[in-house]
Amino acid sequence: MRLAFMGSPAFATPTLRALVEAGHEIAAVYTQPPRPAGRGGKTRPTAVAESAAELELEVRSPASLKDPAAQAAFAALDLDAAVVVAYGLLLPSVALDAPRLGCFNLHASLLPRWRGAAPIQRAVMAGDAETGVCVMRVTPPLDEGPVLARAATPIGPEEDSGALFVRLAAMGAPLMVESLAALAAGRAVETPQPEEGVTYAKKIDKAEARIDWSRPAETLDRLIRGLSPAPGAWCASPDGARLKVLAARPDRAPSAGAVPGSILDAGLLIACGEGALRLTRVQRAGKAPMDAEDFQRGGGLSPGVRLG
RNA sequence: CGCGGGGUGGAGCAGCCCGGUAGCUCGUCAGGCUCAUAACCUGAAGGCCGCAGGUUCAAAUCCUGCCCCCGCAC
Repeated sequence: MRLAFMGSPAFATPTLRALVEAGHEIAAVYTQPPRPAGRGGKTRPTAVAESAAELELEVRSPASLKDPAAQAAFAALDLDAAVVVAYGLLLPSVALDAPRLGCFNLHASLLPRWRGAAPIQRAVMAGDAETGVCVMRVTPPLDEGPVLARAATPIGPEEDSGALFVRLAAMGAPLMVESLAALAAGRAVETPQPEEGVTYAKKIDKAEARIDWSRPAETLDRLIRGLSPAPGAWCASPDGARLKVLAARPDRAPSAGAVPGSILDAGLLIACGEGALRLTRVQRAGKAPMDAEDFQRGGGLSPGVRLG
């Protein structure tokens, strides 16, 4: 098929590559324009832009598809379909109608659960037992289109969002390829999403990433795994510096009477509102992430002091 | 030119302000001790102190430029 691929972050690149390998013609790759962002105000191409360059595909980075000129250019591609994976820009209905078969999105959740921006993190933070990916037709209301294919996977008890990202991206790529094959053959089945079980995966708010030690260890464990490796849950070290917690393990150690946030032993066992949490991987401001043992060897924190 | 931290044997750090012997906690290797051990004891290997210049009798340390990593903000 003659396709356009629209995506931005690393989650989208396996699908782009799979489409190329499957022999589809990629007429153009749409990705978010590099904006002055990050340290020093430098700009950086998106992961999709880099992959597209390697694959020698044409890259387009319109600031918006609401622009008539951009819409005309999109329509002029004369596409069979467009594949959208974490593009980050809204597609107006004019654009949705341009490709012959329509536009299809890979979404990282078991719809209708976790429609929206941060489905993977939300699933982990909520303690879901499983999650997955869906291929759906893109419709004007966000993430509400009928589903063509889905695949589920359990969320491991110690799994973080980073690991899930990789697995779901890998699961999604072949699912999209199969869905396109079904569409081409006219045997695709589009199942409307059920009205029940709808939840929304709101963007991660900065304030959410701060660890409140008065909450239960189990809750904090999910928070930490959901936000790892990025943006990372964090707390304040006694000297005021920010300390990110990238991995931790709930511990049965009794922390009754201990002030939440106080350090219970030399192995970074932290008292929580309920139970305790053993930090296993941390990162302090300005330093690289490291295992708790290394952190402790280089100074670290002593039992008795308290995290904020 | 957004703000800031950092680059020192394999890991994590100290030393830098106030130039003068390469330090600490581990790891690795060898030997010892032990019924036994991620235990303990003894010993050893392993560094051009990010790169390039400069100042100096002497630079990890002071000065200049560059490279790389990271936190915040965006």
